[in-house]
Amino acid sequence: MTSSEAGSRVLPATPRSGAGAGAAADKKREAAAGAALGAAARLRVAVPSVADRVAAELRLQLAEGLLLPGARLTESTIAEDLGVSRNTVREAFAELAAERLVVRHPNRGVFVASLEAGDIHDVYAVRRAIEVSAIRGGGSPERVAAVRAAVEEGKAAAAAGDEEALGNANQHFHGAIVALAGSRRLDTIMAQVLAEMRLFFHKATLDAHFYRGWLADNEEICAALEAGDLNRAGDLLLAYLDRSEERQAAVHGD
Amino acid sequence: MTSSEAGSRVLPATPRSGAGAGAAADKKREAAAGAALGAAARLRVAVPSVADRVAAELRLQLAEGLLLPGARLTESTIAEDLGVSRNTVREAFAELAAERLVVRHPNRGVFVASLEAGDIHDVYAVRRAIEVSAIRGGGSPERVAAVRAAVEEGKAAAAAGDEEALGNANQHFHGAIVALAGSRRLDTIMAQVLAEMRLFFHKATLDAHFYRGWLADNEEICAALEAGDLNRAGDLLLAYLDRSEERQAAVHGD
DNA sequence: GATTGAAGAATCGTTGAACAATCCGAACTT
DNA sequence: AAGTTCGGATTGTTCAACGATTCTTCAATC
Repeated sequence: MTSSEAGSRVLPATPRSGAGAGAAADKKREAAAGAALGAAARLRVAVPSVADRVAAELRLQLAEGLLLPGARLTESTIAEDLGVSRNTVREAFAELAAERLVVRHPNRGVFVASLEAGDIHDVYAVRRAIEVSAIRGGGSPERVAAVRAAVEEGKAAAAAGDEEALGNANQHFHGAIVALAGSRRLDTIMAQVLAEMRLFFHKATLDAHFYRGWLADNEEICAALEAGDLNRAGDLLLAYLDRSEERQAAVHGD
Repeated sequence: MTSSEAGSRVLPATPRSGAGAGAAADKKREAAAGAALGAAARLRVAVPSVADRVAAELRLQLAEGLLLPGARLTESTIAEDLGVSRNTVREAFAELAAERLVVRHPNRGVFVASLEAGDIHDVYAVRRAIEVSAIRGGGSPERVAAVRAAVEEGKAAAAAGDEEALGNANQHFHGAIVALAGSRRLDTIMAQVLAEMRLFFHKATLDAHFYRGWLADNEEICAALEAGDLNRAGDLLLAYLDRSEERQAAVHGD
């Protein structure tokens, strides 16, 4: 289950000089750089470092479920697969470890993080704090509109029966709620938490009913928000998060 | 202003084998490992890696104000000063960058982070979200007692006229409030935010009046918490944070 | 005099190789 | 079957090297 089976891709972006540089196929998909929400928010059009690109690649594989929780990531294997040096991979690991996507076991290696029963409550504690606070603070019309857009995105996905799009829409919804606060730090914290949960969800694959519930909740919450009834919106969101946590705990928990 | 002037110390903990290993004075102060709140929370008595120790050392110098915001941290200099390799320093930087204590400017180096006007609001947004949520959720008697302890610690420090202790007490107070929620993640987020603010406060050095206000607020908040009036405690805390932010914004100006 | 441009120095980014420390599993003993 | 020893695999850390960038300096040009 190491990454050698799943990922034999090559890194995007321009190669520098590199000596042997194993695989040389450099497909240009630099455009993906725009989606960097959790990235280091670098000024201008700075080229992301190789380490950053490695981290991004791994993050992607993590999100896609190619790397399952508990899987081991061997430095040398990944270094070879991606055509970079071990040191660089190591730096990428540091980045991912800071985001809690992987855990380092000293002298044993890094493993894809896996949420324990206790972590569920923990993650939801963060979400409750951040999301409820954000929605209670309200936000500019544009930001509220972004929340609405996410709700509609979810409905459309549901109508189309696209499960993956539905999941994404839900994440957009909650991300948009946090964005109401207009805080870079809250945004990145939320992005990290969502990334953690995404990792987690791959196991307890989600059924259709799951989503139906979300949709109704999201609609109701969004409506309250639009109506300016922030307290009600906050209460609804809080209730939703409690229920969601409960369900997660039931599916996974002890 | 580089670190070479201020920090010519040596790293704590046991040396391994290291070839040339410049300075060989290995003072044993391993006991300091217990204070690692923001650390990676490693199981058992695992020896922190060298990179971790470098990061800890830098974190310390940052907290002590030896490294002022905007100061440049040169890899090779620090590597020499601390008697470790450049690569290791680099890994430590990654850790600190993830905590926002330093910023990386590609191809230019890493610099001690400095909060801009916008960051003030940002940081307080995080604090509002986390602290208020935590206090509204209440906590076990032991945790409430911890909050009380922090309040008393502050009073004692004030009586003794120890400014530094006063500042620490205040941080303990707010840390204890977050700890009410019993969430590892919230604790580390809070620890990071406080570390960021500590960095910042070194500039706008704090006068006595500053603290007096805190003390009264803390007492009142704690009292409400102990009385079980969580809503009131939350409101008070929120008001305090708003005032605090305002003051900070004024001192530091936009 | 101010702008432009071309060396030059200082660092960073990344690599490759090396070796001790550590962990894991398997063969081997008792 | 339980305990011990041994070897292999991988991590932790260091060192040395080199291209790539950025900053600085300084001279040449308009």
